Amino acid sequence: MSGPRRAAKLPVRFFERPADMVARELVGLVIVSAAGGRRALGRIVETEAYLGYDDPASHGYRHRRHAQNEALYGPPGSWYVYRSYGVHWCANLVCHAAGGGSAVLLRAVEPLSGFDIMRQRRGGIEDRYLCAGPGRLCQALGITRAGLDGRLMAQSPVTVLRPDGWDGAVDVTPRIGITKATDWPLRFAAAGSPWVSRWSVSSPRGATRVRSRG
DNA sequence: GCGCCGATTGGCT
DNA sequence: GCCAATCGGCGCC
Repeated sequence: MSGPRRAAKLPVRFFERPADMVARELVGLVIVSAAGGRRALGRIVETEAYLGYDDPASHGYRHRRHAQNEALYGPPGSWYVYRSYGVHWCANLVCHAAGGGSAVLLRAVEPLSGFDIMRQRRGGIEDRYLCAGPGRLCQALGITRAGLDGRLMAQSPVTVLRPDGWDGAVDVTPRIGITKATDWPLRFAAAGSPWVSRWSVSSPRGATRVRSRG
């Protein structure tokens, strides 16, 4: 039940870049939640980039703005948490330029510690499904709008750290569950990870594999 | 004003 | 594989 040996905080400038670049580099990093006074920790294994006003699948498409997505236009490195299908919470990190409406959706996490609280929050489901999906990981980590939405990551109960010692390959595929821009290669997943939300994603050209860094 | 739909999930007609 | 849950935004009349 131990986390990474050493981990560094992410500077705000990490998020001051295009969402696809941020999304790719978030894979392999560690998310730490202290929400609800309980600690839970995991490795991010799947993300998706939403590019903002130019991206038909983005909540920020054509600068669309309303009460529920204000945080999407906040500063890079802040949380945008929205309700999906009126039921689930989904967590994004705002990136690129402030006001651009672009963000990275966290889609799956490999649980590392805090299994007790995660299992409790997820109703005793199999461990494989604890954080395998954007709504599931939010439930497991205790993420809701409260305390996160619109707040800088560093000033919230949930933060992302860069650990030493992870240099896995990352698969690039089309995004999941959307109806617009369905062929854009903006989903990033840790290659071979059993913790992602889906094992295979249909794509005309299939997944492209890249190195996460280096 | 009304009906439809979604960056999802879980249960089962 | 199909569908309900659940709700705010948006398209359309």
